[in-house]
Amino acid sequence: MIDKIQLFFKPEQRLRCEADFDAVFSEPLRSRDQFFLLLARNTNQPHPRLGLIVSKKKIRKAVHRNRVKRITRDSFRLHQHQLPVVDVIVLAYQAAEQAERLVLRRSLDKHWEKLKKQFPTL
RNA sequence: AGAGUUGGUUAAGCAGCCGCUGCUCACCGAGAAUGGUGGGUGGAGGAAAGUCCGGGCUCCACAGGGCAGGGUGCCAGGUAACACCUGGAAGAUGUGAGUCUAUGGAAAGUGCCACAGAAAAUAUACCGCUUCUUACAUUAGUGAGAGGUAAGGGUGAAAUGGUGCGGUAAGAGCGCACCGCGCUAUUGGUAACAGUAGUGGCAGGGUAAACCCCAUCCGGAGCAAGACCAAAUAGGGGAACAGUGGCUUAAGUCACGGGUGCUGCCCGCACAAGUUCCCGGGUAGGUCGCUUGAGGUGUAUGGUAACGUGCAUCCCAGACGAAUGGCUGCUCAAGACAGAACCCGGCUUAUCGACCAGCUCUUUCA
RNA sequence: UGGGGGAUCGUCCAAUGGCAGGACUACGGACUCUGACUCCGUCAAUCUAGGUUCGAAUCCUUGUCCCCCAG
Repeated sequence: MIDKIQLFFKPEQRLRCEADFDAVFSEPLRSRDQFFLLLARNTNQPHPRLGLIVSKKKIRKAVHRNRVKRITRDSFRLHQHQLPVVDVIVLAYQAAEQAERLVLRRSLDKHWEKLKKQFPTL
């Protein structure tokens, strides 16, 4: 199985300005568990985009914040072509600070599946 | 061998695949900025942390000096500077190697010292000790008065130099010896300080991380500093033009009309607008500041050391919704604390371990 | 990221370096036929770790947490 799809994660695949975030926050579809809360909304961009919110109050140490963001970003990168074209915001909860890496990845896999069901036609 | 102490180094490693990011090269496209693809190369720490000090840098203020406020505080040196470091002194502690110390001034002044105690700072006197006079009494002694003393006294964190001998009515640095303390001289040392000699006869408690005094240092703010480019909207300033007709080559001048609101229209009234262009400030956004620096490594040399100097060599993160990760396999001691955001020098705090070097103590063997 | 302020009973506030106090709450009692109000009493705290001092909530140092400001 040769994977010819390029699994990049470029700056234009990220949510960067406040207007983009506000647009998702206005009328999102939610998906949550103990580690993450995902907000998703349709977009007119050619590809899905990801925004991260990992607050200092939820996860105190900078090392752990970076770890959660890296895991989330990499999972998004690997799943981007199976996703519908949506803007997604991932909020991390306090339980993600001490969770194992594999546990976080399985949790994100479930979230991506759920998004596919919620946006079936796209 | 065990126990300890001081200083230093390191902060799991290897391979494959998929990614992120700075620089650079090649190709494609293009007027250019730049964009895309591919290759090469670099990519978190000893504390990056806390923001506790010091400096660079930037802007503001500023003739000079002082006050206020704040920091530092044994001595000398190092340094861009420091509250840091090095060496030394003194004191404390440990068998020792070592470790720790905000370690100037209390006869410049002010304040405070609860409770207890006679008394907490003024040469004071509660209980005592003791002399004289007097009353009582056989004496011992007791009471009163006038003195002399500070040896002893429960207390307290702290009590008016300590011990011994002499001395005395009782006592007392009252005298003497030793110790402590102060002063003077001298020797060593840059100095802090130490030694020696002489002398004074005790000067008078503690507290300066209480005010304070003395010496010395400090202008304020911080890269969200600051500089540049610069939409849309609102608003500021300036200029030009308003439509028609007459005179006039034209400019100009005269007459009429003209915008908005009050009413859909007219009259009337009120307001001074309208269009275009330019200028300045400046928001969103973007660019710079942004990493070559009190830099690293090696070597020589001066210095006890911190550190300095010379030469050679290297370029070693620079993001901005924010880069070091994910998957797989292997090895072992099974991986701690923890993530750059303008930069640097320190301090403090967190930390599984591993290794190296110096030194000390105890035991045993030679 | 930078700058500033704070932490005292369960809550809100006091406290010249000398026994940590008040109000509300909680609990117990009194008053009342009962409850409320009122009165009396009890319990309950100096963010952490060091240092200075005879003695620290207070002075100094360190760490933790909370709040505010700068887009």
